[in-house]
Amino acid sequence: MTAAPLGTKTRILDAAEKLFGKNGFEETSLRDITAEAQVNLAAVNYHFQTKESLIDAVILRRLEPLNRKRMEMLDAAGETPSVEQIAEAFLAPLIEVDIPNVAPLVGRVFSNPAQFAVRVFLKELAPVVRRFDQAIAAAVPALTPEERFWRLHFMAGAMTHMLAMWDVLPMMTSLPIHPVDRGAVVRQMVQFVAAGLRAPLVAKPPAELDKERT
Amino acid sequence: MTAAPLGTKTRILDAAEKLFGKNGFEETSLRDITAEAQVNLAAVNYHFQTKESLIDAVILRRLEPLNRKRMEMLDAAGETPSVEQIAEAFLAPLIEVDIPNVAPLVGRVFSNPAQFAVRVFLKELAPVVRRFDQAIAAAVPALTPEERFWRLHFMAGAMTHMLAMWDVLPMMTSLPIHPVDRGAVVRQMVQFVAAGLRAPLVAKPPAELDKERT
DNA sequence: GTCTATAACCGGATAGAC
DNA sequence: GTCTATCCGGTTATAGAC
Repeated sequence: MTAAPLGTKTRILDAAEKLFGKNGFEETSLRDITAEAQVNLAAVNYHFQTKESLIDAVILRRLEPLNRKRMEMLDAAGETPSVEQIAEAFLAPLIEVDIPNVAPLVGRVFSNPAQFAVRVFLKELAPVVRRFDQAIAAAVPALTPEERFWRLHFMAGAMTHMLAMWDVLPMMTSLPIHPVDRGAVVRQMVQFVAAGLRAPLVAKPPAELDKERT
Repeated sequence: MTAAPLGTKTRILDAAEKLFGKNGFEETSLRDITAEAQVNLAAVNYHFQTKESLIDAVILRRLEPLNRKRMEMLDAAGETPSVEQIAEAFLAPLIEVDIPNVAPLVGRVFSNPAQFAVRVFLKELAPVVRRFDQAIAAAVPALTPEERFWRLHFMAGAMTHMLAMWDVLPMMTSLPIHPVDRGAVVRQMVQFVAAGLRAPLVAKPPAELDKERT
């Protein structure tokens, strides 16, 4: 059952990752973490100085390789990837991540406005967004920069919601989706998002179109 | 500037709504709230007993009328609404809500897995979801129940992300979207989501399709 | 209904022995 | 590097005067 004994630092990171994802950053105390990791309370401050820098360490340990994978998948799709390939490169690495506890953690990171959105986004995510934005521009040249901005965030939102709600989704339906097949979700999502990215441009408010019809 | 003097209870609700949306539930203390509301600390416990039941009161005060509006818009779209009408009824009332501070509050509610997702969702949101699911089934009969489930949550995720990220979105782009035109966002979102709802069904994993092409 | 004062507790962080 | 013990500020909640 127990693998090679992990170092204290790694045990803290693993425990924090699990509890942060499950209960949130602010609602998880260092005491919760050290209890879960079975290490001493003071070890956290010795290895990570403050709670905030522990949070950053927990996030960056996972986010960096995941974003690298996204870039690699997009690169592997060639010069002019289809919207399906773009969507899959953006979504699959995060949805299908096979490390336990990571999906809800990343979901929390991406749905917290002030806390990290700025501090993590600008530093770690901006290049990824720029790269995917360029790919979308090439795949759907009719889109204006504003339209690409919105659609890229619609795609990100659909993904974030899945990551964050992963564990509670089965409770929201009577359908037999326990446990969720992540490959199937990616395929559904790629299909949905690709159609959205290719959607005709907005001309008039839909409300006005409805009025004209009557 | 100051309107008719509000009651203590209302001032607490307003202050809590603002701070919960801005900083989160757990990270907002009752002291923060009473300072913002300019009422005494003990007034919170007198009117709401505990912090948790204050949170519920803050949420339900806004969520109930918003969900009623969504239902009314869907009803107003007639017997068999188009996917555009379904999307607009689902999205517009929340995105275009004109009460200050409510958008980020609702965004936080919808992106918190455990905290309320179950306790609020099952009680307050389940009928709404059921109603929209039926409408989607009528508008796109080819979809299986599972596919409707996923696509409905993709739509919800795109919306939630917009609500939660509202105030920080301008920091994530160099485009001139300050302050965000919410009507325009709804139109963009309806277009995106409607295309996603109408997307062709998933047959094979996109990865396999890519392999076949080479 | 509204206030002051305080109880009772929990949080992050650190000092200092080993 | 790891432990125990502790500091200290902030938290919810309540008792009791007005």
